[in-house]
Amino acid sequence: MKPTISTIGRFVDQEVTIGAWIANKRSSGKIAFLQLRDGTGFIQGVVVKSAVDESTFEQAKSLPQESALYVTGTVQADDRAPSGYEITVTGLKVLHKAKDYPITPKEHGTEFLMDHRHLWIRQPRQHAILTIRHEVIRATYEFFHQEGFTKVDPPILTGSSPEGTTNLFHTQYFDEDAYLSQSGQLYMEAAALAFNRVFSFGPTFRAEKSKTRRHLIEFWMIEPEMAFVEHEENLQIQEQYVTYIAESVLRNCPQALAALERDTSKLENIQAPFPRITYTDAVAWLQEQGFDVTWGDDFGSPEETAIAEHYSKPVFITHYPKAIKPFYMEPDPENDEVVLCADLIAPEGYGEVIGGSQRIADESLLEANLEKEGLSSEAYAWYLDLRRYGSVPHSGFGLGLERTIAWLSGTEHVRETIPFPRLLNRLYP
RNA sequence: UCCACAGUAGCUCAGUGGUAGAGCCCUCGGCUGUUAACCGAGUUGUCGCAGGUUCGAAUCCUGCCUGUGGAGCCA
Repeated sequence: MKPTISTIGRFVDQEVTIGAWIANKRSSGKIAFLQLRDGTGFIQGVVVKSAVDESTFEQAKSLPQESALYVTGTVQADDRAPSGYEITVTGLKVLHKAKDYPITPKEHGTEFLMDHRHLWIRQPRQHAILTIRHEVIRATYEFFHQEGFTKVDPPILTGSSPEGTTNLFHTQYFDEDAYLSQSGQLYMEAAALAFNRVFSFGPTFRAEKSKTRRHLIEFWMIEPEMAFVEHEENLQIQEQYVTYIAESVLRNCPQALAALERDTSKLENIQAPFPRITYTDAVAWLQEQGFDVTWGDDFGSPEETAIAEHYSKPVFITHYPKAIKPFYMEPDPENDEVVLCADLIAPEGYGEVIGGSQRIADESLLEANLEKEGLSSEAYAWYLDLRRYGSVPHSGFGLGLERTIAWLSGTEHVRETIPFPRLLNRLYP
């Protein structure tokens, strides 16, 4: 492979040529420092006036920010460099001279940066976050492959709402109404009965007018579903999975974490098993803390955050009341008022990163729940079929990719964890 | 949908009733180890929009628009 900034350490004392952009530059009368980036990393090119011809030095001094060029020079190990290496430049070939690059070295506001998201992703901080995104995705495939899961892709265009509660994006499917998927779960249940252990990874859409640092209109979800797996084992797989991606990020993204100044002790803490609290105990604890909640209420964001702050690890809140959870969740055999479900709440206020449950295996119970929700059993006929032909206990969960990345990378807002976020009033670029 | 805050140069902001400002960016000059480099000079305005109060409004009032943070909803 030809040299890149990320592999430059293999070329110490050799002359290399790399394609790069000018991230920034500083110069004095007889020396110029080019902050170079090539998409794989950042390195400083040092241009010494006495060591190159006149035109090369003048060019180096006059290159505007984000100009593109081929840089030829000798790789030097240097303790003064953040990455440990520098390039002593011997020649430059300018490919494109940029003009008035909008993102200057000073501060910018959110709206301006979001309007220039196509350029913003070049900046070190954004580059680091998206590097961690890649690692989470890579580790996800690796984990589920190792654990014997098959990746199955549910459809994105659907004819009906799986849960009927959240707002869906409406579109046309020739002469029919169609909606963009808000979850592939029901299809993944079908897949689990065909492949045993399956996972999906794809975009999902919520037409909610949410305006918080935890919400995107379009976001990516990982939805595993497992046949012959009950509530307890479901939680264990979630713990192992989350532990695995945290360890992978720690091991494989040290530079990105350093660039983000992430407190890595917080990530080292993410080790299975995770603490658990039942909904009922959580309500009692919240009441002690002075929260105005009664049994049967769903928790709001402040309640979730308070519970999460009580632990140094992510925490499972289990056994929610049946009435505030979707129709497909299996009732607890020991208490018919609650279901075998769990939400995983991340520490540091990042909120719910996983929602999961054991699914109802009994056809008549599922049919009764559909009716209670006012959902037509015709639209769900195929879903009921799964309870007619070899129904088994099965469980699954959904992990929100962007919230997980925000948490692991220590990013305040999920909009920076996806290359081109879709937010309320934000469809450009 | 609701609550709070904000909108002044390309960008980030100061200016709270009396002549429109600074830094960055850009241009020119200086500087051999800079790290958001630094020093000097120069260019840059529909003060979000509409109406009102006032001798006089970027500044006070009303409405609207846009953005940011949060709530609800959820991952």
